[in-house]
Amino acid sequence: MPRNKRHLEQGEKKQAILTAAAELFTENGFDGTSMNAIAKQAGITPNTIYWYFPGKDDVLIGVLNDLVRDGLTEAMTMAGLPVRERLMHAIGVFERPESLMNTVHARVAHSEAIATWHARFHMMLEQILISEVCKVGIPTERAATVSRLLVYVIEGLLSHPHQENDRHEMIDAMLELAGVDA
Amino acid sequence: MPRNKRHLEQGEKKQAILTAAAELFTENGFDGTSMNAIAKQAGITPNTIYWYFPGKDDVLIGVLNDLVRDGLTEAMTMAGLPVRERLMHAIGVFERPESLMNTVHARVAHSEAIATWHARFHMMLEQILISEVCKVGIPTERAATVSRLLVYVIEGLLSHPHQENDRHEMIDAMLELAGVDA
DNA sequence: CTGTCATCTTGAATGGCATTCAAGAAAACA
DNA sequence: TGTTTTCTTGAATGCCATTCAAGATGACAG
Repeated sequence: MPRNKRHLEQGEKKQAILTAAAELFTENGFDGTSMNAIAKQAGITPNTIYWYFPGKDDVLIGVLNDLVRDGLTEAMTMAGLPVRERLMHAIGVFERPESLMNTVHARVAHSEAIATWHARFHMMLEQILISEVCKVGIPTERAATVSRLLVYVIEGLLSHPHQENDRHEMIDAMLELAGVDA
Repeated sequence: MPRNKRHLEQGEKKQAILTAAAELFTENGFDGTSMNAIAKQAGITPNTIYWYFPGKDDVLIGVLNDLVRDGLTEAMTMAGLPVRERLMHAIGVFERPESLMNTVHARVAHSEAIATWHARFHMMLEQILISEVCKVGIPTERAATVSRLLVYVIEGLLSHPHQENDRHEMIDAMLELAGVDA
């Protein structure tokens, strides 16, 4: 017979920690947020976080997965709109005063967990872009290369603070160069 | 009358520290290198570094400036070669198992010094690319945008471990899309 | 109702880190 | 020779992620 748990909230508390972490990461960045700060925000002690997550990197991964989930969900609801608009919106979801993508890239070399998350993320993003890019009239044999270039441009935008019209300009220019029927 | 210094090596010791730091940053990355390790590599104690540099970020800036200097110097000697080759080589200079560009992006938000270095670096790189890109037949009004896209693609390559033929493929694709006469 | 066991939480370490401080050597100068 | 400036260091300080051993708390078995 299965032994028990506490307040019936196994996953809920985990989510509460992630919510607290997401808020602080967004405000102060990953490096600017201590486990102590996350714990305080969640109303617990830092030790408790380690019962739910192996380490700080894994908290980051949890936050990133929530972000991806939200981004994909919202992208679904925008199914009718053109690629350009959906791209613009997705970048908005991941853009923060303190972009977490920079942290991911900086930590890939130090953390196995972050490295595999990053690899998965790239594959997913590239697959999505390839299919989107084909839909707007880019020949199949070019789609993979164009998608990789797009990934880099998107990450470039996420890595650097920019105005919204810069974002439009860069994405439009890239799509135009790639030969998208505007 | 000017008071004195020691072994006539004011700047030389500074350079020795930078050389030690460059070696370790290249091997283990910025975060993976402690001031203690840099000091040991340079044959001094960590405190001494602080007499020559305000902090660890400033050591990083010193290392980066050396890298830029070397890159520009080598680019000069390749003056006859096509843009593509010079670009490829410049990326090679900045590419490391542990790319420092990721560290720069991650630290821009936390360090004033790194932020201004980063801004200057971008301006310089963009200016160079604009002039290069004009030379190979890209209309002036497009040159700025194409250059910014190129910067992002270059940084994307620097941010991600990749094979040399990936690098060729991405840069060639970008130049071709931009309309460079190959 | 009671003792046991898994689940969850914590106070108090541990070890590493960047950085600072006060004091010490060492060369140049008067 | 003694003072001043330049350089170096041993020994802190304080923050950090992470760990450990012990304490609560609830579910279940008898």
